[in-house]
Amino acid sequence: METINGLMVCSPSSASSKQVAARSSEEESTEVRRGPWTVEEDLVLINYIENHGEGRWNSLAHSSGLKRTGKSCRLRWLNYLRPNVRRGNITPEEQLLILQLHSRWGNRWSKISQYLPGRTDNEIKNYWRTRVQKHAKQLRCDVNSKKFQDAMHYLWMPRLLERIRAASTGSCPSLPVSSTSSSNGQRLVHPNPNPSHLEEQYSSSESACRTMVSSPVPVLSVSDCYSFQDGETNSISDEQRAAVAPEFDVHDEWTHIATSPIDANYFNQGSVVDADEYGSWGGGIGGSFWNGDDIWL
DNA sequence: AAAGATTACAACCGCAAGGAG
DNA sequence: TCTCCTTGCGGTTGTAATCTT
Repeated sequence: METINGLMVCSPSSASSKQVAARSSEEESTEVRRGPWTVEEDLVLINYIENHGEGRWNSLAHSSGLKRTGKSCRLRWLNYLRPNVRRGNITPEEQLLILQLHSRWGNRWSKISQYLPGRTDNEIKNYWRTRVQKHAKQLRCDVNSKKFQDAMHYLWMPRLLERIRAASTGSCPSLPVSSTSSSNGQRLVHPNPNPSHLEEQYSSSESACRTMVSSPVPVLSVSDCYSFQDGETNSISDEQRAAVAPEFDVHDEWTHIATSPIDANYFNQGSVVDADEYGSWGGGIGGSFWNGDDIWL
């Protein structure tokens, strides 16, 4: 491995025989640049795709003169250079979608990304690994554990919904069933207008906040998420909360979260998490885990 | 201000599926 | 049917930027 212009350049002679064997023939004839793309390389790729279209990445890499693999060109284009790629902070709506979709499909990032136009599977994957898994680690549990799922469904999602609601006009954002909107006004439209694979529903009795329903996209309505088995919203009194989590101050942020309707439901339906454990989530992680912006992952 | 730790994200790797010949 | 090639996906790594001490 040698370095040219600050980039790692790998030639067949410097790689192991196993590596060379694994590589496609396109890489064997010439040295291949690796590492960060330069502006010049980006321009070459963009210009080439503008003139010839995307696809056939190996021949593109060769014909364009880029000393990159087809794979690398494809990745650079799809994850960075392609028009309409959205960058920047993941909005609360997007966070909620990701949580919902991941609970449904697991690590199928490409599928999840189809519901977040402009977001790449790589970006969603990175978001999950760096933010969500970090919090699971702080909770000392696995992201697939019930504890973490409960935290997600009964605390994070309602909190996200609260924030979405707060960002709206102040009323419950009754979003369209077939599409919804991100904070920047971009419509989030399912790629398939009538996907049969989404016809099954989450059971409302299983979780009040699993809002994936028969609509093409998850319904991001506060009323959906806050509805109860009896169809009414509810709230938990200070006395009730004190009975299950007496260690929390009524006025702190954590308690505010705990008193949201969805949490009341959580307690009312026979909590899977006892008061001690519940308390440890909020207070046991430096007290900041659920506070302020950190709640938004 | 400096060093170390942490975070965020771009990029790479291996594998599998699917298509063409 | 088989082989080769391309493409796409998910896991992992490297590193620049940022934060903390």
